[in-house]
Amino acid sequence: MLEGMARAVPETHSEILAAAARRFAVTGYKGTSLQDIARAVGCSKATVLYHFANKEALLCELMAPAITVLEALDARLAGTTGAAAQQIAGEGFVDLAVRFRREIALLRGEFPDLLQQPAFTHIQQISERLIAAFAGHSDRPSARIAAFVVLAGIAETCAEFIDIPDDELRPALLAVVRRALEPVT
Amino acid sequence: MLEGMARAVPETHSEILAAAARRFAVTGYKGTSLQDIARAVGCSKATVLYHFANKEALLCELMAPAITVLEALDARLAGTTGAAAQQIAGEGFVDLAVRFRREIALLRGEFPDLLQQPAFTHIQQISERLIAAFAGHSDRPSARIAAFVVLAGIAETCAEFIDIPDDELRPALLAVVRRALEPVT
DNA sequence: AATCCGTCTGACCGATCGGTCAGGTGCTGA
DNA sequence: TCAGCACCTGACCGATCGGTCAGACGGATT
Repeated sequence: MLEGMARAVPETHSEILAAAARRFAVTGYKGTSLQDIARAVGCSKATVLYHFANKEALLCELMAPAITVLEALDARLAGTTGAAAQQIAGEGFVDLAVRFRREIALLRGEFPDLLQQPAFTHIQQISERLIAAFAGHSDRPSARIAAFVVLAGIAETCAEFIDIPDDELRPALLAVVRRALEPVT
Repeated sequence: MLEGMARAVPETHSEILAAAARRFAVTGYKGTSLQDIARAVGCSKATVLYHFANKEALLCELMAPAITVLEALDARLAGTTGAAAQQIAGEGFVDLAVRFRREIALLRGEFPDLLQQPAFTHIQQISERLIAAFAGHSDRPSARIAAFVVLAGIAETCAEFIDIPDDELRPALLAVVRRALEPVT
């Protein structure tokens, strides 16, 4: 029962994770079958389900880092209002979106479905607080609409421009945020 | 063989179309089965497939009006450049997106898949020309990025704010467009 | 009365999905 | 040498998908 021994090549777990990330980013979550992932790894579908309890568990492990950063941003947002909230939300979300472009890409179009699932319900609440911050906590519908355009547009753009360098994408997005949002009155 | 006779209640066809539009807008194209549509209408799945050759034909008939308007916008765009192209594309696309909100909603997240399908390939080319127009035909990556954020953001927002009155949504979106796009140099 | 036709349906098909299970294989520590 | 364990697999399961098909039903034409 000695600890510290070098385990013999249990790299299959991470190989499955990497292959799943690649396939999800291309064909989406629903559009990718466990067979597809197994084929990409070169193992059987049963092996995928040996390493992960089910398909959703695979997705959760893939999204965990991004969700952690999102929750950190949400925490930093608490108690802020107006222009300050706009700036923190803008810079924070652009950073997050650029960094986790692949994770966003794999949620393409499956957001509505996935957010309903019990494992992701609190993400929806965070999203709503993020929208409010983008709008500078204004009640004007036009401010909320602008906030939604910017938020959804950034997410979609990061998923689309997957190969552009970070330091080219980030400043362009920040510039759009600064221009597009309604200034607080 | 006399013409002009009042046909006896062949309203099933349009009932199926309406029910499909409602279901697609909620659960998406892939996420809605022919069973779901049949249940919503109150007929059998076989009846749905009696009135429409297949599922894709149903989608095409649903999207036809929106695609016609999109092609008209594309035609108006031909030969324009710079600020003129930006303005025509901006106003034209906002009008289109607001008017056909439900059609956009039913494509939620299925754009990447559906655009590959032979029936919709030319839509992809129109989209690229629309992006170029939004960017004022500038080569700067930042202009193209801003264009994509605005285009995708508007589409997603129209799908989300499905119940807001047109004359509240449209001016708010136009304002975002005017603010967010890079001015042509 | 016989026929035709538009409309509609239940039963059925092959494919694919996520997931289960019993068992095989090879290393490890006793 | 042998038991135990991590890892892996083929075969299989029930459910659901889009789509097909032979036939039932009823009103209009002849």
